[in-house]
Amino acid sequence: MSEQPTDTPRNEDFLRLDHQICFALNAASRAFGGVYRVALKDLGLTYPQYLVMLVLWEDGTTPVKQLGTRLRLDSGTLSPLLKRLEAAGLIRRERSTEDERSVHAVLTEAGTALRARAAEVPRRIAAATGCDLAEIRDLQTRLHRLTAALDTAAAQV
Amino acid sequence: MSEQPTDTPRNEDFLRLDHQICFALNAASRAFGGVYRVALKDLGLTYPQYLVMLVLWEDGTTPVKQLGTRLRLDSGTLSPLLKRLEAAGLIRRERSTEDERSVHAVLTEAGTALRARAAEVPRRIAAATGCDLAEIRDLQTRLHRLTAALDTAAAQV
DNA sequence: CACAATTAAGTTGTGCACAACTCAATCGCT
DNA sequence: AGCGATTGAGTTGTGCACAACTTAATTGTG
Repeated sequence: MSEQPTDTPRNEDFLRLDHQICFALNAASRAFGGVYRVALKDLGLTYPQYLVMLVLWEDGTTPVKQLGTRLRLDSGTLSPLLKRLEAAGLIRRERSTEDERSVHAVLTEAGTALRARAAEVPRRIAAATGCDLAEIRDLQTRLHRLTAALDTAAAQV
Repeated sequence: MSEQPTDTPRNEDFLRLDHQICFALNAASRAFGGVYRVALKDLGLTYPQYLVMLVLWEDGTTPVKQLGTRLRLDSGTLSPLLKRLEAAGLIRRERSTEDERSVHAVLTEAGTALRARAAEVPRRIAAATGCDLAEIRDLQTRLHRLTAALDTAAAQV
């Protein structure tokens, strides 16, 4: 009978907003959005666009499919986003010659050059969190575990 | 591209995708979205709509302004969302008599009744996370601290 | 009292997230 | 080889997030 020592595990209690982990997560994610919006304004990037650029700077030319895997996004989100990056002159989209279904995102000169200007962004963000590196790393580990668990659960439905 | 001479901490390292706490957070938040989408489908609610209902079930009739404070959302998000909840017959919007600028969200019969059916949602979500209560609570504390720090930093810009 | 400043909702426009769908290229199997 | 199934992008439609703006009600101050 001592499964949940101090908590009354009634459904009622679980419905309280401030008990919802998802809300804390969602709020934190949007708070990050606000800080990034400021930090990325000079670069002319939104936060999801910045994520795509991170992958390209790190891995170079990348198929859309792989961007999706890496960023957990589907073509419905990526297609228009990549068009905007292309319109901004940061990438080109090139259809693969080996597999004509596949499209590769390729950095342009301007896209490659932007990396230098983006270099200071992470430090500014880190400063805004007010957390030390260990705290951040720990949080990341927990979040990865959580995401994996949630994806598994969703897939089982 | 061969201009990294030292092994001292470089901005370069901070640019790696898997070092970005914001990405882990964003991914976890969207993973939650997927699980909620399934759990809330029967209720005909989206996740943000569910959050509004949580506040109303907890606090009763609530001004739009206060919903915004509670959920960290502005009128640009809430106005159309509340219209959809009203169209679904779950709430009414009533202009305050004391202050005619203010609009209150009021639960209808159907909106109140929905609470019983929502009662099992949190348990299903908790199960999907695979975390115990202590882990969740700890994560929440960290996220609140993080959100507060980010909001402060954003306000200072 | 008068009236400028503030406040609460709502509107408009842009971009992201995702479901559901189409279409063409490729794969797998007989 | 033939052909149905699968795969990768893209499109369409809905809803959320948020900036920038409008409108109307209220407040504060001279």
